[in-house]
Amino acid sequence: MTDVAVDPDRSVGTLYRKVAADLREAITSGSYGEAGRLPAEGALAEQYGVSRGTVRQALAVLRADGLVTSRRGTRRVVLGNARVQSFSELLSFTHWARSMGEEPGGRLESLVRRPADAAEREQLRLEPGAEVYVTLRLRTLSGIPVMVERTVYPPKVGELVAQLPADVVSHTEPLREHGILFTDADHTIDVVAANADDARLLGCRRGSPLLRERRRTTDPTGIPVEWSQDRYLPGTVAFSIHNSLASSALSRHAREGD
Amino acid sequence: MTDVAVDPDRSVGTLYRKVAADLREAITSGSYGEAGRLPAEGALAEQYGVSRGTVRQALAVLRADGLVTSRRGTRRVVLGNARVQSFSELLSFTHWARSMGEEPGGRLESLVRRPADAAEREQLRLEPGAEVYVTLRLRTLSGIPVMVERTVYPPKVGELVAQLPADVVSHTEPLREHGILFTDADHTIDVVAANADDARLLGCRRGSPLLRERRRTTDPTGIPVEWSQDRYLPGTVAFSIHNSLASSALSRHAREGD
DNA sequence: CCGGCCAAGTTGGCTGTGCAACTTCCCTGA
DNA sequence: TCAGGGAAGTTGCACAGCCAACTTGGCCGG
Repeated sequence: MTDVAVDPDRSVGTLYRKVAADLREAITSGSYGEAGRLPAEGALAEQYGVSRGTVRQALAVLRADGLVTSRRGTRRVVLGNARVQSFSELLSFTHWARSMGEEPGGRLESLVRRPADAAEREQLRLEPGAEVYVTLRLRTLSGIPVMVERTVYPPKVGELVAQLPADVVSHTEPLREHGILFTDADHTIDVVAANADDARLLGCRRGSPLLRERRRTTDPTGIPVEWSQDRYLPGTVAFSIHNSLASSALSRHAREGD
Repeated sequence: MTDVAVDPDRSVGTLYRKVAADLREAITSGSYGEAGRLPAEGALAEQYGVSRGTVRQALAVLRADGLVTSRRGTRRVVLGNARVQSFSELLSFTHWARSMGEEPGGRLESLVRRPADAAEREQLRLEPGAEVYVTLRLRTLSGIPVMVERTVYPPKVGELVAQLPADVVSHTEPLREHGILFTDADHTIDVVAANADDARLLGCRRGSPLLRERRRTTDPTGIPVEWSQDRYLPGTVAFSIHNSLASSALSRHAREGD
């Protein structure tokens, strides 16, 4: 219990994560060059004193992150210095801002408890008649507004959120301490026009375009714990995704309904 | 050689892909129910007559697609009926449109060959003085314009593109037949204002918002083969991504520069 | 000089084994 | 009735080995 998790990769006691972390650092620091070739799996296995299977597991992580290619018959090639964020940096505005060295801020505009509508029951997998907690927050970077966040929580989670002080910055952290875990998320990204609330909070005109990210998050057991809709001012953020023939979790949809 | 590749998953002759395809179908058809629990790895292994390792490999595919959870100590749980698209559906507007049953169209507005600027050399990893081929295309769904596509090709690829007839619908298909393969892509999604060309082609006002997807694609050897910038009319498309604590290839960036 | 063949190197795929970590559920005892 | 302990079940992690498929580069012959 003495050492705190500074580098989540390396601190976790599994071999393949340590190897992956070490290789990632070697790659991003340029040890193998841009478009350079990695040592063979066997060589790496000997170098790290692990089995080839473990090396392969580590390399699978890097491949999924888009750092290296992988094809039969030839050595792996360095693709780029892709800086992939951890899952928590993606889910938590606070984590994300801090990891960039920016000062995150937030203000809770409203928190209401009301019956869930059909869409919310669908997303959060609730039975008819269930209630939800809905929050509206303005989020700032170094004091300037960048995003409006509307989040719908199921009762179990909402009760905890409602008890948090209104000026708390991060919500995922206290939730985690209460045993609410976030492990899987589905994101949908598109453009939407600002409504009256958006315009007032963000200081833009009504109808002006915002980058919208809708996100449904579930816990390890597959139970939805959050359904959120974030609206960013244009020019403040962009979303990056890597995918490959081997694995792709990205998809492009025709927009239908809302 | 008799059976043609209808289902890419099942036709490929590897065991774990076949198992993955079979499980995917069972899940999406609801055999295990929403939020239902999958059989144990050992049971699946026996059922399919393969080793547990192969089953695990298959399940890793489904987990990456966001279909099932995965944690130590308990059975896997069905997450949702996530319909993940194949890589080619993501890269090729034509493939994507056809997979939705829509009729894709396109018009080549311009094709020029000129020296690459600094950003293009950076993206396509070209040496100073290299030339590139730049295309501007209007893409339509069932006749109505939805997207403007600006693509920059390195010389090797551009020469092939330049020889294609101007009215060809798909470009990835003929390129593949010439040995140009697409295997990895980095996507960045944000909002941008329409310039004069965008407005004229898409029939919107200058300055009105467009959903922009920038994409750099590389071949199996890691060599960039395409750098494209697609601008969609709002309301026509949305992008979906799944990620989890186990693997995330998504990231959120502060926008800097262009 | 060029083309094709061949051997060496390398990754993909599959099996089998063993153990550790964790969850779930039942049963016991207070 | 409820809390706690423990056993069974399940997945994660690691090792070792074997073969197939594929790429690369060099050698040889024309």
